[in-house]
Amino acid sequence: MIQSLPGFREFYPAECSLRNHIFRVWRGAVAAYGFVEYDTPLLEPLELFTEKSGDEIVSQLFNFEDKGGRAVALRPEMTPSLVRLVGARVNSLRRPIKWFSIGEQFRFERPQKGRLRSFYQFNADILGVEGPGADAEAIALLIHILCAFGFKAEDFQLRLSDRDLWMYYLEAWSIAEEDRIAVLGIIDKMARRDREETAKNLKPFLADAVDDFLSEVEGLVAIRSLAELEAFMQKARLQKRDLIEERLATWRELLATLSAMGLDPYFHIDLSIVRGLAYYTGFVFEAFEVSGESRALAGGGRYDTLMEKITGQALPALGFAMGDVTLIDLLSEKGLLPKYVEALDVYVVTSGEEPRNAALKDIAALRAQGVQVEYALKPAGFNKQFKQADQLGARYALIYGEEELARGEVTIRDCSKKASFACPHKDLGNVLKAILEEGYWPE
RNA sequence: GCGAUCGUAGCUCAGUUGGUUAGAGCACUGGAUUGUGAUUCCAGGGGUCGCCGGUUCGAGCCCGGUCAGCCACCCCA
Repeated sequence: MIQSLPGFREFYPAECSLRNHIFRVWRGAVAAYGFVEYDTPLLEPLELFTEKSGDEIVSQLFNFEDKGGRAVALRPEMTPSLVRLVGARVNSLRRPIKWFSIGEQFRFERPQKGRLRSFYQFNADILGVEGPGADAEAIALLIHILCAFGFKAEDFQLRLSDRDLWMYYLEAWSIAEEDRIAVLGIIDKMARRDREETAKNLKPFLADAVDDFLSEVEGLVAIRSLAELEAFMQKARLQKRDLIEERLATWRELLATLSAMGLDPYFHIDLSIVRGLAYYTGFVFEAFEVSGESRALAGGGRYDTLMEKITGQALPALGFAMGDVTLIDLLSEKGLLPKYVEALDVYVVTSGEEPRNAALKDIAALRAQGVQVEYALKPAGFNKQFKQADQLGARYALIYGEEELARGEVTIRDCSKKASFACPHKDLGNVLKAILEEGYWPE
C-alpha cells in the first residue's frame, strides 16, 4: 500500500468533521468583525516568495519546475499573495481593507509536534489604516476567535511587543541599522540559550558594552506592564527620546482601546516577542497556550513597509495567522473537541416489495423538501433496519409495513422516546413537518 | 540536515531462552431474529509482524541498513 506523504494528513469523516468545525468557528467569529473572505492560488511563481524572504526560503518550499519551464512553489504563507492582490487594486479598494482567508499551506520541513508539511491557516489582515485602532481590532479578533473555541484567559495569553520600540532602543545603543534585525534574532533566542552564548553572539555588535546591554535587555523583556515600560524608558540612557516618547504615547492609546474592549485579562506586555520576520514594523503579538509547552497558537503584527517594497505602492498593513495543527492539539488537551456524532432526521424502515415502492416515492418527496432521509439500500429484516437507524443517529423512523399499507397508514416512531403512532399516509408530509420543525407529538 | 526513541489486524495491545499454522479486546460483516433498536450468544472477514538484507536447521523475536511515526535540535512565514 502506498502511504500518504510525510507531514500530510488524511481526513476520515471524523477528522473532516473536526476540520469543518474549526473552519466554521473561524468564519463565524470573523464575520462579526466585518472581514470579507478572499483566496489565492495554491501554486505560485517561486519568485513571489523569494522576493520577500530571500533565496534561503527555497529549502523550506515545495518547489519545482512546471512543464512550461516556470519555477513554481506551493504557497507557504498567504501574505505575499495577499499583498499582490491588494497592490493590484490598491486605488480602488475601499478602506479599511479587512480581509481574511482560510487555506492550505505547505512547508517542506521536518514534521514534528505542532508542525506538519501541510496545514490549514486562518489569516486576517487590515490594510490602509495607520494608528493603533487597527492593531486593537486585529488583536480583539484574535482573542475573540480563541474564546469562540472555548479557551479561557487561563488557557492562553496574547503577548504584545513592539518592533519600532526595539529599533529605537537598538539605535540608542548605537547598533547600525543593518545589524538590528540580526540583534533582534539573538534576543529572540535568548530564552533558549545560556547567557554566555547570547553574550558571545552579541559581542560583534556591541563590543565592550555587551554586559551592560544584556543586563538592561534582561530587564526589558521581564516587563509586563505599561507603567514598568515607561519607567524603564525613563531610566535608560537613551537618545532619540522624542521618538520613544511618541511610541509610548501610541502604546497608551492601544492599551486604552484594548482595555475599553474588556480584553485586559487576555494579554500582557512581553518584549521578548520579536518575531522572526524582517518585515514587521510596529506592534507584534503572539498568542501562546499558558500551560505546558507554551506553544504559539497564532502570531502577527504590523508590516507597514512591505506593500511598498513589493508593489511600489505604499500602504500601512497588519495581520495575523493561526494554524490548525497547534489549535487542534490544544483543543484536544483542554477537552474542547466537539464530539463526533452522526445525526439523521428520518430513517425509513420497509418490509415487502409494495411497501418499499411506496416508501421510495415518499423518500424522494421528503428529500426534495430538504429532509435528511436514509433507508436500507438492500432489503433487510426489521431488526437490522432499526439497528441501522440507531447507528445513524436517526431521530425518527418511518415504518412502511404490509399492515400499515393495508390500513393506508405509516407508523412514525420517535427513536429516542421509543414511542410510535400511526399516521394516515396522506397526512405524512404535514405531520412530519410539524414534528421536525415544531416538535409536535400526539398524546 | 543531526541525534534519541519506536514500528505486530482499522484501533489499543499481548506474543515465553529464537521453535509447528501469530493472538486478545474493541470495531466491522453475517446469523440467532419477516414487526421495534439494549444485552447476550454463534460464526466470519481482516496480517507480506513497516521494508530489504544478514546470522541460524529455524527469525515477529538477534544483527545491519532503510522507510515511516514520535521527540528534541536547526528553522519557524
